[in-house]
Amino acid sequence: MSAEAIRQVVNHALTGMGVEDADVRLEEPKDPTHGDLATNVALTLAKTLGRPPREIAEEIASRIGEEITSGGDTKDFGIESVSVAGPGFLNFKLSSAQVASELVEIIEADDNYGRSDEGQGEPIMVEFVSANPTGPLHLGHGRQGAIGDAIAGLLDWTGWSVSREYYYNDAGAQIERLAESVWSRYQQHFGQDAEIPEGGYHGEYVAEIAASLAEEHGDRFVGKQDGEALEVMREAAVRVLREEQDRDLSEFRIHFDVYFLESSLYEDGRVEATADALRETGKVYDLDGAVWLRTTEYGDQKDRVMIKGDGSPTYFLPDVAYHMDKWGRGFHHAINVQGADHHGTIARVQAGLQALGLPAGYPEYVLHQMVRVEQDGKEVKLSKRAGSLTTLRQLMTAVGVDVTRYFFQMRKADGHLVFDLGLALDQSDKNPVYKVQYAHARMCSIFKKAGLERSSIGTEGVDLDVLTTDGEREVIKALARFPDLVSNAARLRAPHLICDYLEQTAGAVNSWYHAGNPSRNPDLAVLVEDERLRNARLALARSVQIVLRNGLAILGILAPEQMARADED
RNA sequence: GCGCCCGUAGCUCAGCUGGAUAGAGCAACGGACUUCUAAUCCGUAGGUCGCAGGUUCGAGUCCUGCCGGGCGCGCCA
Repeated sequence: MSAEAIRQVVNHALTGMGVEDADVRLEEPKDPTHGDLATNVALTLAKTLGRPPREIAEEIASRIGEEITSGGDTKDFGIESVSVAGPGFLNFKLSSAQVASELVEIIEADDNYGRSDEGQGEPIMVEFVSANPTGPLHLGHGRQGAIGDAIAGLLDWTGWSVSREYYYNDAGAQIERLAESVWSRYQQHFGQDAEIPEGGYHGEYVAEIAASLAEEHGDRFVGKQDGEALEVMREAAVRVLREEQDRDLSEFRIHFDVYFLESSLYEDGRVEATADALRETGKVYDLDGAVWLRTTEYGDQKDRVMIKGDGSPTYFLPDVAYHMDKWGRGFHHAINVQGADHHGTIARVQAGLQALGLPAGYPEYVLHQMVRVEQDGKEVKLSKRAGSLTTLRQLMTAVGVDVTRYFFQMRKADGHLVFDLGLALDQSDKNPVYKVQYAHARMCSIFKKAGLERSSIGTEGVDLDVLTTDGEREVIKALARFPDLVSNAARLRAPHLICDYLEQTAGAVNSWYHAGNPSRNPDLAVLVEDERLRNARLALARSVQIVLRNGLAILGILAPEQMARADED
């Protein structure tokens, strides 16, 4: 790309001024009248050179200007002009041909455009959702799923070898409460008096599971809360709820590589082994009948109990065992996506792992805030009644998978998400998802009208330098920003940046497209008579289609070739 | 009380490792459009970036303190 070339040109000029290896940073000015690329080297060098920044900038500009007019190599870099502005910025304006040359790269790379190899194929695990199988997935799980899956997508696009993992907390106290809750409903089914236990589950699904057990087993567990009865209840409840969650996730287009069962850590003795390993570190002590780990030595706010007075482990111990297992499987990079309400657990888990020799800061956490659904500015109450919105399934059914995913991804994970139901249901391009999808579909429709297979549209023999209108330039520059943006979003674990980019780009595309409305400005349409223009614009349309599709792919959202209109009534 | 996160336009939010006049969408206001290329398009206005200091050529961005909101601080997960 031209940025590297300009960097060389600037460095060359600086060498002539006695400055070697300056750190020349180029960025795209926000204001297009400032040119296509700009650098602030003159400002950063002002101190070391002991000269005013503007003076330095002037000298650099005139040295580069001389090269351009003397017809040296610089001419080939596509620099049309250099100017000094503001406190000492150097602004470069590129030739149309130079700007448009990005289209060659886009079309050539096609569905790889935007990929990079920063991860160098190293394994990385993204753990997300990880809901307990104690009920249906709700909106918070949905947000976590959409964010986690998009982060995994970003890592994949930046060259990591990504594994998506789901950790089922299918052991421990919550599952016992679930089994007891089913047991109570089962008793009630047979007209017995039974209360849902403290901390139990009141959802309708519990009664449904109980009813199906009653059908299968008859009344043989009535009045009997023994090990066998609870085991049957537990097994049935977990199985049913897992199936339901899997079905929801699959419909939500989320697929995990590994489902890890907490219970397996108990079964093969790794919880016990982890406790032993921690004891050997000497950071463990007994107090009040419990076993504690000195997590404060690793920055936790207080020491934590790892084995309770009754001899059973707290959740903390299997958590440490689980992450030791991740590390042992070769995942030296791991990201856990979690609700912000669990942030208190991070320090202790990391401390436990550090005690066992893992590096500080392992694993990495991405926390997300809760979801609030609003319509017409008022909160939609998440009641349990039918037809209301409390589960992921209900929301997906109401507004569709693409809209649900996108809305969950479009805000940075930190900070609450206001899910505007009215906007989500809007099918015009006020709805950001449709805005982007429309832009994509419009490009496809152009190809169809031209009678061209989109893969046949290329840049060979096409004069891209005829793409000179402001609208065209703006779109091309937006497209060229995509690869850097993907790297950036991946590094920051921030899918919302992709959403933001897609909306901006789609906006530029839509207005470019609308400007060429045949009834207004037929000259600006893509499919004009002039073959040179038409081919160049087709290449641009094809590039737009590629970039939008790739961006949506990262987010796990469809890029439709045409929009299906939902019937009004 | 301690810890983490958040505070940017009326609303919902962007703002990459500090850079030029702080951006977008919705809402508002003003025009245009009558079947075309896809459920309209173009434009205008809108701001003490919570407050106060500090760091420096330069701060929405970094540091400190305060104010406001959320979450966490179990031998619950």
